[in-house]
Amino acid sequence: MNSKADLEKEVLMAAAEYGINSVLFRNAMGRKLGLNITESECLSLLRIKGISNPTELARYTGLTTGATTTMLDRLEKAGFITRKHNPNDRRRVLIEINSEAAVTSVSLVSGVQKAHKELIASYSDTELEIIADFLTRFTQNVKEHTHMIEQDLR
Amino acid sequence: MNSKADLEKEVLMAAAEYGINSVLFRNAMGRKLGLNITESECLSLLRIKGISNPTELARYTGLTTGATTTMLDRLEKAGFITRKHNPNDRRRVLIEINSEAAVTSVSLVSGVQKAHKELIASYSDTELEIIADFLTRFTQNVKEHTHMIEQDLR
DNA sequence: ACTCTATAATCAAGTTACTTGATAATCAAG
DNA sequence: CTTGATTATCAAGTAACTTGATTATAGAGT
Repeated sequence: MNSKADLEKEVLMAAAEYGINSVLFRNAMGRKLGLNITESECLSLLRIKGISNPTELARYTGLTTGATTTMLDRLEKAGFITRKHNPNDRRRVLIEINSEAAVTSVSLVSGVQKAHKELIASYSDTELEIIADFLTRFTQNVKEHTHMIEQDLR
Repeated sequence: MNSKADLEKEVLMAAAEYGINSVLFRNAMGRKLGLNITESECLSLLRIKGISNPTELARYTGLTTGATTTMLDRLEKAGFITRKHNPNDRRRVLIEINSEAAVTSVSLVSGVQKAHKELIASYSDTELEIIADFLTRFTQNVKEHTHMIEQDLR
């Protein structure tokens, strides 16, 4: 018999657990590919977004832009990414994840992605709507508070 | 009008978005507290678990145990954590997050925690059960595949 | 068209944090 | 009570990061 309060706690804990295990997964994969933590984080973002740029990656990894440049040098040399010119703004650089690298790392990711897809497919439309709504709102909270902290930093 | 396939994709994307924004939040908070990335990650785990040990923190941060020792030295010196002896095993050390440090960092976290709790409270029991179930199973996928990758590393 | 300011990425020098391998202490099994 | 495994630490060498300057480009205002 679960009270509402118990359920609420359970959801909060489950969300935290997910965060913890995402980090552990990223670490395991990074170690497998011979990458350090920041390189792993960088590729994590690129695997989701496909394409990015040094500024965004600096923000995501928490590095300075200087450190990001040398990190991207390493990833480029190792064949994980490619730098391309941004045709709309010649100051900017586009960072693409290489398809071969994507294949290697995605082959590690594909297993869990497949499992996720199967899990999701097992829910009804109504349930999926509830889940999507929750995740979106939950993420929105995180976004807003990140913004507040960053504002406060200036 | 959303097809089931669209909904499934939406959930998958929303989960990824949550992961991305958790990282950005952690970075913002770390910068606010004058911590580097690994120190921030360490405190993130301690804020959830309250108490841990060097081995677990090494795994979580992706550091070697050597690097973990010096990182904990820094966090201890800065007053964020305390080392205590494990009474059950004298080789082991317990790492506790300091209440003052918890207060400082929790005051940053408390805002988003409060928002999360309010959000969660706005759902019905039935909805919360669906959400908790989904998050737990989703996390289980991640755990299993982390384990597979780690097995494969030996 | 032409400054001026802002932004993007890079680079070079100095600093910090990490890895590796060794060591000490303790535990648990035989 | 010996042996092998585990936990944390330490010391030396290496790798990655920060800071501040530099180059190139963009966009706004005159």
